[in-house]
Amino acid sequence: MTVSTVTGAASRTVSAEAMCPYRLVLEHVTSRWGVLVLIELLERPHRFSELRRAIGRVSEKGVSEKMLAQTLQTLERDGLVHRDARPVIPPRVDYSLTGLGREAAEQVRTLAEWTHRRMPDVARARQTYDEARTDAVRAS
Amino acid sequence: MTVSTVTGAASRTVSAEAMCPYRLVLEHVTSRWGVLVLIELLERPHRFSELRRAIGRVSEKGVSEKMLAQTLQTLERDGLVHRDARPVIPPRVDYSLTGLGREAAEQVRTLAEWTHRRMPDVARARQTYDEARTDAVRAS
DNA sequence: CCGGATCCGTAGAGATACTG
DNA sequence: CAGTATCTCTACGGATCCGG
Repeated sequence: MTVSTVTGAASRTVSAEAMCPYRLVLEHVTSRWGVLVLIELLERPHRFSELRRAIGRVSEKGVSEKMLAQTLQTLERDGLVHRDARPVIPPRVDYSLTGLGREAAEQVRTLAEWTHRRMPDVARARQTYDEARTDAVRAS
Repeated sequence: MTVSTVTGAASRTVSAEAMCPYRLVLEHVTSRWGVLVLIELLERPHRFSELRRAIGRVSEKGVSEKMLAQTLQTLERDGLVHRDARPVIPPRVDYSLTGLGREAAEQVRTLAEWTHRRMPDVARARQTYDEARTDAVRAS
């Protein structure tokens, strides 16, 4: 077995984690799919495919199975997500937040809500920026 | 001129932004270098190279000039960062947070501090996870 | 059938070298 | 010093396979 991502990280980070441990966790939490997974799990526990669909609902062209699995593994390893694999057929795996994960998820959700709330301001800023940029090009 | 990143994004996002605008802003804010830039600028305004050095101090193997420029342009376009380019020789450009940027940066910093604080818990969780994983392999 | 693991192709992140 | 052009390489998605 190779487990390029999770275990691979475990061995590579023998040096990488040593230099700046918390930055990596921060990157996991703020990663593209990590953010969405945490927010979604804050609502309620989800099964794998449930999570995939839920994220696809928000992210338009949702997460691939591969990336979802990878993200979940990383978050599980960091102790933010709990994985409950029931040995039944068809297999059923439930994901939920740990106490630690809930703390992180709440912060992330707060940030997401802020972003959503401030969106109009951002849109205005962009328009101004783009117009200035366009004028500059026209002037040349 | 192409301006592959900033202006390129402006045209590509005619469709991309239309589907889910705020997710993109969230990604800018939580992006690898975006996080560090915001936190660093929360301290005080920085010049380009100052910023680069400051981030290199935290991130071990810091940000490349290209990525820093790109990140700053994105954040400027979103109205989070203010760019003050003084027409002198040698060129001097100061970056600072806007009001909007300060709000975002404070949230990001809070999250970063939380991560730092909870690092021991994460480390323990990882150890448990890795050991379980190792045992599973040994059993096979 | 579901939850992944693996292999491979591509686009975008990233470093390096160059310019004003 | 600040920023761009060019090249490299990794992260991500898609298809396929597998074990339960």
